[in-house]
Amino acid sequence: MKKQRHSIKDIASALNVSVTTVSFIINGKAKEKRISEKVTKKVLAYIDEINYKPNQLAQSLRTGQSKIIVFMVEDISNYFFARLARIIEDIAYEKGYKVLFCSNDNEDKKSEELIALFKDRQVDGYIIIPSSGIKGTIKNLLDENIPLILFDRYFEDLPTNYVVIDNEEATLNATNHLIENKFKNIAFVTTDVEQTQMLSRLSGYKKAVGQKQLHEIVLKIPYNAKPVNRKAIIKDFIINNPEVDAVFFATNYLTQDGISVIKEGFPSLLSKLGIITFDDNTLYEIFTPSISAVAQPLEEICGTLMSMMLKLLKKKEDQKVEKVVLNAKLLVRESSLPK
Amino acid sequence: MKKQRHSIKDIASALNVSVTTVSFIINGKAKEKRISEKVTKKVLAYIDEINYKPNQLAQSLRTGQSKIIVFMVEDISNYFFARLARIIEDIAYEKGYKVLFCSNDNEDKKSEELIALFKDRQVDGYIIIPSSGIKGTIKNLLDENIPLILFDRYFEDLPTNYVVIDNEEATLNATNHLIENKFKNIAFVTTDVEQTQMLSRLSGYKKAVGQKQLHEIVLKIPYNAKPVNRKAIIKDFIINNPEVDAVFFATNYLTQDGISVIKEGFPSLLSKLGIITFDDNTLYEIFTPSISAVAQPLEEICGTLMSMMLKLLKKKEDQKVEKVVLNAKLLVRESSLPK
DNA sequence: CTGAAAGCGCTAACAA
DNA sequence: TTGTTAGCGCTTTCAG
Repeated sequence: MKKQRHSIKDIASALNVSVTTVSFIINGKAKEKRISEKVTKKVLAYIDEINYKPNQLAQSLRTGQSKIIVFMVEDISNYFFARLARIIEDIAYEKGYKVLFCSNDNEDKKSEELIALFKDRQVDGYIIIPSSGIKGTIKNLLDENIPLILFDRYFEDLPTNYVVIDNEEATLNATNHLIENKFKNIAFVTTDVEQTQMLSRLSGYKKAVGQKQLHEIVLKIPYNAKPVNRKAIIKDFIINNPEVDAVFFATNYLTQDGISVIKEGFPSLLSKLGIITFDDNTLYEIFTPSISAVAQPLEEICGTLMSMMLKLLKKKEDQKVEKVVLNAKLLVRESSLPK
Repeated sequence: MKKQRHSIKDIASALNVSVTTVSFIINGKAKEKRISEKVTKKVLAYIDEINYKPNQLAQSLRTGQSKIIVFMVEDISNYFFARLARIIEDIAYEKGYKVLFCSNDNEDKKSEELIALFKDRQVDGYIIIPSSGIKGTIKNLLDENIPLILFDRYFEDLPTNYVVIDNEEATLNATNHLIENKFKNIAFVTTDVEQTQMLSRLSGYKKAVGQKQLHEIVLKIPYNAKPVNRKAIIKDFIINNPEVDAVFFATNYLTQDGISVIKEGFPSLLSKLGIITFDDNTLYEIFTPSISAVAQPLEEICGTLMSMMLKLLKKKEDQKVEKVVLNAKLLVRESSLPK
């Protein structure tokens, strides 16, 4: 009762036709190659009967197409990336592609190793959140004309396809929202990495407070600091800046650190401070207070990424570079209301 | 400046040796096949020089090994699964395997489609959280002697490798913890699906309350209910069971629904009710109150899964079925302390 | 110790 | 309209 794999040759010999005929029929080229209806039907019926499935591997070897795309993010266990991954997965499978997910931890070395690994595997396309130092590797992919889309951030001076959100606009709006709600001393907690998206977020904040002539109160936390250290830094910051009445966390893990510090060290602040975070999480909705968040349009991002990718996958030539900028949405919850 | 792919043949002809020799050397069989040191070195040096990487696809076609394993969960965007995925990813890549993640939404049809898809791709092994109706499909894989490990849940009467946690023990302990903290009317909110893990959780709860002669107060929510409906059901439940002083949520999305309902409809309850949830989330720690949780040992689960998988991948014959049961850990936080 | 050659399953140019 | 055949790049048996 072992299920045995059938090959195209088996089919051909069983039906007394040639493998070519079978191959054409399987690949839907029956019409084009003008194979008789009768033969086509016979072959199709037989294929169905024995439940034949072409060996993808052989197909890939022959065509050079693996029907696999890579989706590389910082950390797949991070809520934001996991959500994206799920949506990408659904679209890809529907289109006959499989997705290899991987995490680069925002490290150049890891990113490069992973990309090298995938190149040996003839992956068809890459959707990547680049770590900051892999411009060279990305450029190589580009030079080799491999379908590639960056997202979340990109390299200013490299003509790549990318999908990002308007980070500056998003923080500008969110900061203005805080200002409208009468917060006067709004702190902005971010990291010290020079990633385009983080820089834009910072500049949106600066623009907003600048326009209203408020103080800039910025805390840059070293990217490589461990959670404990990050928390210590935030704690000091709170102690040293008692005038702060609202905090804008520029990315989700900083929000976690921040709330944790406040909860442990200054519990009364939790209801007094204005809080906004970048990137939503379903749990923020049921926090006490519920946390206002700048939410990236996940579906839209993934939809755009995949439709661009599929386009790239189709015709390899004369592609124009596409740069897409989407808008984030401010979800106003309790934490940013006037106190 | 195009990077061209080198083949084993190129190497052979460039060095005036045969492809066989090169192949043997590449595969570390130089010694075994007693190829001269000199040739070996020469080949190795050249390979290094041109940065040759074997074509995995061709290798796979020939050997039947794709070096890819499948990791199928309910929903990769779910915190628990995303965390697992990340750990699995790290181990797999280190061992030279790549991981295809996918989500079956706990649907049989989807699971079956996915498995069929992967079989055409000669995936080397499967790590699966099975949806309840795919026993047949799983059995097929088993019959074909394909490396397979189930986890989170399994089929009682199918001799498969699996890794699960002791769900009954975990809820028993956690319920006892509530009882020790003087909660008298502990409700257990679960789903109506007959999955082994959910049933065990329920029975652990029942055992605990039974031993102390407390009332069983169980709410089973239809698995397919939409969030809105789940919330409505929970709301009714709270209204109709005013005596309840503690709630044990059997899985993480129910916790979210539950807290959401409490927050919206009965905010004062949030600090009065004892709460425990199954499956941890980093954010529970910074909730107000922080939420006590039964945490599954993620690292241990993944470590076990992968070491079992690697063992299966190595020697295909005479494998004993391995059943591993690990222990969960109760993380006591504010929500389950005496009120 | 090394090489020739078959063949994994499929596609597609070329023949018939 | 259909068949023959040459590979894709690699592994491995068998023969030197």
